Amino acid sequence: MKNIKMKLKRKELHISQTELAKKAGVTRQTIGLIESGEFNPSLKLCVAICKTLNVTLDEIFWEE
Amino acid sequence: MKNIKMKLKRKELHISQTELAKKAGVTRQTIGLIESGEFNPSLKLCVAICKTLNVTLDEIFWEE
DNA sequence: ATAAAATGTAAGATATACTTTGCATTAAGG
DNA sequence: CCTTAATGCAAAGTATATCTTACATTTTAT
Repeated sequence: MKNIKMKLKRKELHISQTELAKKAGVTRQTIGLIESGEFNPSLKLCVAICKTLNVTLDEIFWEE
Repeated sequence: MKNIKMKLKRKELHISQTELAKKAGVTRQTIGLIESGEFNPSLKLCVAICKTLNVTLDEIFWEE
């Protein structure tokens, strides 16, 4: 399933996939594939993305 | 780094690594290696573990 | 003290996250 | 328009999460 919350949060901060990727230490493709739901990211990467977006895990990666 | 919070929560519920593993759909070894910090689990697995332990991601996988 | 359950650990195999490179398309700004 | 930035997509390679099997050690309960 697509990760809408992550994409929205990124847009909200006006940062590109490329920028987020660089700050999180991965490639642009990886970010794109996570947002489109084709990748099941590792915990470390989730945390790195959260810190870049100033949120916690629950805010963008948790679903009831 | 070891995942103390996850281990504590599991103990608190009195369930074994084997039990948690079965409910989360992985092997006992995988759970052991995550608790000992040798594995960087996938988001899906983190979520499965959380649901089994009745917590959310932030409660056992988030560090400031 | 003894049996059973729980956990640690390890080697080899498999699946898949992630990278690299590259090209095509779309959106945004001059 | 025209250029540039942003995104989508794909193939081949690398790294590593996870499995399987197996044995050793520790913990728990009788």
